[in-house]
Amino acid sequence: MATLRDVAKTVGLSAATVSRALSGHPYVDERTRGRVVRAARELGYRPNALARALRVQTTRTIGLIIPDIHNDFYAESATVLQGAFEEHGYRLILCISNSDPAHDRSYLRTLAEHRVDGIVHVPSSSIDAHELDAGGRRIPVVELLRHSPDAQFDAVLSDDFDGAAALTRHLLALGHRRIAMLTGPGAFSTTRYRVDGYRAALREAGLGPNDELVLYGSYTPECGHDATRAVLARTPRPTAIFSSGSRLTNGVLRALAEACVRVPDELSLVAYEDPEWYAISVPPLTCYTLPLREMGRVAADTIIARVAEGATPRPPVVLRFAGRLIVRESTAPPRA
Amino acid sequence: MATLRDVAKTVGLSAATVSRALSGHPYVDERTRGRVVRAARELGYRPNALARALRVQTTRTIGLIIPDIHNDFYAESATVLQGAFEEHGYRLILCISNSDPAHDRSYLRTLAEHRVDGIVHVPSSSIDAHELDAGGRRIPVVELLRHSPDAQFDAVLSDDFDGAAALTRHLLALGHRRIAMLTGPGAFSTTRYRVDGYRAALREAGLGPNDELVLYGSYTPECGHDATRAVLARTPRPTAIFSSGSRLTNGVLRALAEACVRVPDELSLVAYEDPEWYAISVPPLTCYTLPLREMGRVAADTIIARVAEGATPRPPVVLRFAGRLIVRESTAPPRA
DNA sequence: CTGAAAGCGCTAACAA
DNA sequence: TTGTTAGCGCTTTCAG
Repeated sequence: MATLRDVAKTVGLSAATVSRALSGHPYVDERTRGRVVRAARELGYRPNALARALRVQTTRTIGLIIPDIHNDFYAESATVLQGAFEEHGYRLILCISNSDPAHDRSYLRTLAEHRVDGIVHVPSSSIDAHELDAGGRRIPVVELLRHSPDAQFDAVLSDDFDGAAALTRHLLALGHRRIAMLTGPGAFSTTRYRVDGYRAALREAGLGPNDELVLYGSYTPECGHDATRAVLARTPRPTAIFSSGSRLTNGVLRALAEACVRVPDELSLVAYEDPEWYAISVPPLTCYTLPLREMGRVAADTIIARVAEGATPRPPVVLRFAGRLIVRESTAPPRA
Repeated sequence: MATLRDVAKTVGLSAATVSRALSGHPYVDERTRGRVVRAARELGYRPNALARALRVQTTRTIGLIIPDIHNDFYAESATVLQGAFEEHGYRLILCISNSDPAHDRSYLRTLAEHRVDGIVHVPSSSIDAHELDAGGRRIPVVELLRHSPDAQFDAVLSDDFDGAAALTRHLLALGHRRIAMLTGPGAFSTTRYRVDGYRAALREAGLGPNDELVLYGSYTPECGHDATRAVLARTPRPTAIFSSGSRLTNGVLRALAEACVRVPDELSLVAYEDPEWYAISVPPLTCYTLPLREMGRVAADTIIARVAEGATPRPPVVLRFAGRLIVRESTAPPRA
């Protein structure tokens, strides 16, 4: 009920004219437009975005695939993106992949079937660009925070290498030598760059790679908890922990509290990222903060630009954003 | 490129047969189906969900409108809902309203235009049910956590009254008499029920309504921070604070730390909800935890059921979920 | 300035 | 088991 035709019938005009009147077409008699608008309102006419999209071959919808919404990292990105898209008249379809490659791919496929105009993707898998062919063109993709192995897409990333190096150097400067690194799956680009940054800083300080102190896992509180227990059991016990993600940090703190290990007296702690609660943690955490808002903004602008330019094949652009070391109270020189 | 027709042409069949073959229709020769499937794959055929939706008059898409994704309360709901919808083959369109009534309404409208099959809504405004008429029927809505004034929709809520009362009674039992309540906008149903619960508990204890100790604001860290400063400046100073939302709590803790007020020695603190970080806060926070996963699950089932049953007008069902008081270490008897 | 006609890509009667 | 036909609701040439 109440389609364009119904409105047309009511005012005794053709559907074409009603369409023009309603969509602000210039060559419509203003009196006609008035009648149409009024009739539309009275009939409770609500345009069918599907039919429109089918006709004009564009949905004004962008897909966003993120691994986890509890992570401030992604929550912030989603918020910024949604705001930016709204300003440009795009809708957002959100998919939560749980960092599962199978989910990841299946979401990519359904987004393609829904003919989204573009996709912002925090990848959990390497993707076959072919999957993105739909409706005769390839859907533009911007990768956010992580990038997939083959660097075939635009990407908006943080400078994980420098961030991890900065955090590690800070600990080294305080005198720490045995620094445990807790991190996520080695398959993620973020994890790899952070571990590389950590190693590079150790190397600068003339220390070996210390690879037995790098604990891989998943970016979850449980994992942070268990890894911390494992670290505490090592002899000699490390004097500092580097937590590579905020959900890990949660578990780290819980394990530390359970074991009654005081921070920073007995153990120093640094963490990647800076969710709201790091600053009110006791003690407040030394961390590496990222310009998430700016990154989200740029990702949105990038995907919108790609959508606008159409299928013009332009080589992918990779942007890296520097973060900033924030020294708070969770780090101190190691005890003699 | 690569539409159903293209596939049909390639294998020398009609579009109808190809459609049937691909959608698992029973009466299709298995050899035919094989040929079709192979051809589809080779051509990189990707069905157009828009065209399908237009034809079958259903999108298998549900809209979710939440105020804020940083709030664990909503993040958890979004996660659960997304998972549940996925199992049932529904997509999720996420909208973040920022608790702004204008946004809220505009999202409702675009969701209706996109002919979502249903909407899960954390309302920030009273909505005119008329807005939801689209395509000849009214889009089913389930309200989550809050409800709009006129109770015209199904709703899945927490028992805010009892939760606030439980938290307040806990403080009263410890001997507190001046309990400040920090809360959000009085326009939200959650806020009102929580304040009512607080008042009821005071009344049980033979205390007056204490309304000058109820501070309304918005559910943000800044607001929690400023309200806490205001509370600390009161004479006589309240001996306990009740924070009615997790983002408020963040600001409360920051203000308390700045003012060097020790919890619970100098001041007790209770908080509504139980995000991950409450337990690792120092001290761990006494709080009222909600069965968010279950609530999300029920909301999903409810909206799916409503969608399935079509337009059958059934009176709205309101469900309230009880939470649970968790006593941790942020509460103690007031100092003499 | 307005209307007629065609068609976006798909599915569902109905017929064969 | 398959094909023909019609049409979901909209926009956009092309004519008038």
